[in-house]
Amino acid sequence: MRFREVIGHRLKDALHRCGYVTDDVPLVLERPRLKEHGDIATPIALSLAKVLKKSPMEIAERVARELDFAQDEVSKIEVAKPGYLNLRVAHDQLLRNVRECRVEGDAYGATDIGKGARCQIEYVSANPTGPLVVVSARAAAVGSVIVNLLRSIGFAAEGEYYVNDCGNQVQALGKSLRFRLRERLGHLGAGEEIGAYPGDYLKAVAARVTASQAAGWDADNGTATAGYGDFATEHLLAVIKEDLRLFGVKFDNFFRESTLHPHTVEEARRIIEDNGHAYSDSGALYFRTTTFGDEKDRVLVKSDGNPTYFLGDIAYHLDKYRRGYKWVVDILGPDHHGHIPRMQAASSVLAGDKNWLKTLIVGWVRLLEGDRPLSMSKRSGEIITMRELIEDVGADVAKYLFLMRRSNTPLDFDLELARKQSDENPVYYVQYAHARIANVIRFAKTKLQKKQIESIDLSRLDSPEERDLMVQLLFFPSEVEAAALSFEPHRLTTYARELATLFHRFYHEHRIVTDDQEMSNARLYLVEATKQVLSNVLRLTGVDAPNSM
RNA sequence: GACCCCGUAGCUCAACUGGAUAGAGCACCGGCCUUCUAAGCCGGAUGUUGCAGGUUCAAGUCCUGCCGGGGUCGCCA
Repeated sequence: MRFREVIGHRLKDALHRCGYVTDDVPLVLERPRLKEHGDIATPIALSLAKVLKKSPMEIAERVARELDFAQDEVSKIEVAKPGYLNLRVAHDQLLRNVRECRVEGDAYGATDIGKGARCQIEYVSANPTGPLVVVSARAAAVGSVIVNLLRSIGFAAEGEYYVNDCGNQVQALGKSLRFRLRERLGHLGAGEEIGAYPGDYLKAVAARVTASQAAGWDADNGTATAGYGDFATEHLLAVIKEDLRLFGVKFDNFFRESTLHPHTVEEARRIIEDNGHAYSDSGALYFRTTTFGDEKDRVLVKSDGNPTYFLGDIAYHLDKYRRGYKWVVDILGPDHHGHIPRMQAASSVLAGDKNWLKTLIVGWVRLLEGDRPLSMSKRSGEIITMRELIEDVGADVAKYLFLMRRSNTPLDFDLELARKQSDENPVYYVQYAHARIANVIRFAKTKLQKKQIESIDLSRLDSPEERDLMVQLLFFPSEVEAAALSFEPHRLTTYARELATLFHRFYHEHRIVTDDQEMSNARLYLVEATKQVLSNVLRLTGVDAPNSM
């Protein structure tokens, strides 16, 4: 059991012994901002004051008296000002935890609260009509870390990319590719237009089309674009996969929309109809999503008989539901927030619960070159692809900078700053701490006698800097849990920076390898635990933890 | 017009989801390397949390109304 849970249990027991019923009052545990307020605090007495009609101080005093901690768990219980209960973690508890970091190694921070439940995160899912751009990079960073986080708290989480490989846009893409091919061959007629996808990247695709392929596609009739469209889609999907690989993001599955047609799409339609949520109007079939809070009803089948994208998406979620996920997350681009109510309506009908589908919006990315914003319009030619971003600043830097901010807020990404390999760049601060420790360990090997780690005495690690560091290590698991459950990867980077700060401070204040073998071994032990946790946070964020810099 | 997101230090962002004196990084100024990595550490200034009300023991956080920025509102995908 994690330390935070221990605290929670002991508090609940104490509250129970006091006869306080706390079922509808959540037990909040927080890390106080000020050191004088201890290591962990709860305002529970303040929350209870109203219900119990007693003064918060009185409640807090009473609970404090009933609290039953072992000497080696909590060393001080304090009731403070308005009614806080402040706890100070015992030294022995901190030392035990430092050992735990080492013993558990890569698994330190992991829990099993997910109990193996299957869930799925769908992210990026950009149409294969061109290379991935910067917003997709942000989505890739955020989505992959959420998958990592959920796995580390015990969910069987899967990451999936939904590939829209059919529909009008494939036709349009085909038309543009046909233009590029005819351009290549010098067959362009006067007034012929490229259509929806004027980007240069289709030239590369056109270069791969052989004469016989083209002849086969054109044989249907002069305007058929299906062959071109499929060809372009496959090539661009391959490009996308390569972009993602370079970025270090791995999906468990690429799900193709085309596999849903026509069977699953039919079924999805029927489920909505059978549940009484569909009606016809002017030749089209509607889903009465307003029943579920949407602002207007949405078309499922157009009057020409073709399913809408929306119906396809419902079919996709029907498929997910049938795969048995306990819940799923859709990570959507900033221009898709309008889709949330209708997808929740679908979730309500398919799964009987609108919260089966959880959504998360990834905000816009604005690229800056120093102070100068880069124009993201396609016309300007300054549009930056994910590949260019990776080549420019590196995958680690890009990922880290994306992860530093809350994911739903708009983000300014300064390329000039990202490119700098200096202290201005926040990634290196954390990586440097890791590399620094690795170096100390190498140095220590040459100076210290080898010792069985179980026999190392840690009890002299009692300076303020050592204690602060150990407290930070202690709260790693609960930080992972909080980040995972709230889908907030940025908490990891915040935690990592704090941990790095505490380490650097400690390093500056105390020499690790000295003539005092006992003390050196103890400090080395602590520093190795710190290295382990730094490595664990960085692994969750998908960023490399270098051993030298 | 309707709906959604954002507004916090000069800049970029946090604030444990309603808790204590709103914190970091950058930039700026000053100090610290003959000993394990100075990509580091220490110190300094910076705030009416867009504005106005409201809810309560407690509001940057919740509710209402404004102001400013961005976005979405197809039988497109």
